[in-house]
Amino acid sequence: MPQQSVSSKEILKATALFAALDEPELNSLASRCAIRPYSPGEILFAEGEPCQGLNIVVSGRVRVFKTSIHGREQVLTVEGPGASVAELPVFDGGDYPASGSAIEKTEVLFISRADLRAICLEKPEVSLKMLQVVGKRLRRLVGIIEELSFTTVRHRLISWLLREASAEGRAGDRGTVFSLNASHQELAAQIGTVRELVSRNLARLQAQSFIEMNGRQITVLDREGLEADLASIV
Amino acid sequence: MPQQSVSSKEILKATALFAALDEPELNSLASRCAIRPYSPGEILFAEGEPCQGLNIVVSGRVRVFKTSIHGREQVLTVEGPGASVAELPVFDGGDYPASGSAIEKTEVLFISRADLRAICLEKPEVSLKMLQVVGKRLRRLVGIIEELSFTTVRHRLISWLLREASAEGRAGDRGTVFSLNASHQELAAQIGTVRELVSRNLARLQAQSFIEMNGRQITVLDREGLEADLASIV
DNA sequence: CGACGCCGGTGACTTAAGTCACTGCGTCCG
DNA sequence: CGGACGCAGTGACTTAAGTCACCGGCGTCG
Repeated sequence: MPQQSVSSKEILKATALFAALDEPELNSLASRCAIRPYSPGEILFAEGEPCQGLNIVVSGRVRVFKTSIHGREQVLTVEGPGASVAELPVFDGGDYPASGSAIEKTEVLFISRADLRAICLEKPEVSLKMLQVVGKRLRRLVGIIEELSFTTVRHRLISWLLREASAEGRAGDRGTVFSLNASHQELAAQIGTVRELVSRNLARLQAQSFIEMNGRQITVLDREGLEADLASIV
Repeated sequence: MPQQSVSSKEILKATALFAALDEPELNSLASRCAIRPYSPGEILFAEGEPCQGLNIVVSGRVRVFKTSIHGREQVLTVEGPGASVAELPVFDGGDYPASGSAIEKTEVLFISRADLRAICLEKPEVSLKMLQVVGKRLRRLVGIIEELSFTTVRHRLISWLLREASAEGRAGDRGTVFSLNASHQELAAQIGTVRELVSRNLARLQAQSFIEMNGRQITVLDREGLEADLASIV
């Protein structure tokens, strides 16, 4: 128990959300929250369930997604260490609007609704920080809506590639190189389409010499070309 | 000036957001916020502009929307009296992610970022309320994403009709009756498509005897049928 | 009054998106 | 070792979505 409390505290301290708390407050909060481990693919919470509390990703990655009746999925966000997941229903008291699952082996810090509300009332700075975090999330959702409403699968795929390249890519001799760490199926869920279209569009981008694929390795050969494509096709 | 302050105070009092404030606080806030009038179609704020503060709708209606390069619009939300508009960028400091315009003749109460932050720090309850409001907004956006990603225009149109009927409809002798207070163009923007498809799908629903149209009057003849349609087609 | 602009309706067409079915390739495991 | 399974590639097809063009109606305003 003492060991877990200590490590929980360290994590809380490193989370932007609770930067405003002082030592005793951190201790008190840490003693009341639990670390939960999840295996790849395991569900943290499911759409429609009543919300219990806030999750903070310690290690691994969590994806939040909606599922259609036909089994198609739309990913809303993927969160890594330090990020919080499912902040919103904590405050409006409703059910989870989407499901969350672990992508990899993941550890999550869980804070109950009641504890969180208490902290927010005591420390208004925490609320403001929370509003800031939720604001970011709203922006992302609006971005998804914009893409779904106005653009094509090709466009979304290109955006995804460029985003990934600038986030994960290393400079190679022929362009930016990065490794595809998601299946076509997963990529499809993230950009809101189906596996086949991802496969076809990737093939087409390669045929047009915009990118090159070697297994899970992707090289962006012509970044300007891709960006120009975005601007023209939209 | 005194007159305006008084009316501002009354409005603030009636807004859920500020229910926790006491008399002197309301007075102080009211004295610092301005009422702004807008004509139909007038822009309150535009996408990409830096955010100045929070708007609260006093009378009329405000619509928040994204615009594509081709001029197509996607409505994110329509807010009536008592609702706040554009809360989010106030807290994360970024630009407006979408534009807002008045649908009708509209009056809006404007509170500056600085004033709002001050209130939130003083009165933690206001922050919590704010989080609750933002939570609702997030839910709506997730709902839009779900519909755009998983469903057809027909589906979205039916959902819209059913929503409108249950919100605005009066029981008639042959079904629920309500008046279409938006042009096909506007309806298209709200469900994420184009004018022609709205027109065609409405005509088809009428041909299938699900609804009946007489000018701007719409009668839902077969609510169960429409709901069944939603369930089966999706 | 006539012109213009906005709105709604529709036919004909193009194309993006999605579905179905089948193939081939690895790898993991019994 | 061989089968099962998950992942990827692709051809053929269907259909929803969107585009273009044109029509007619109705109101407003010069």
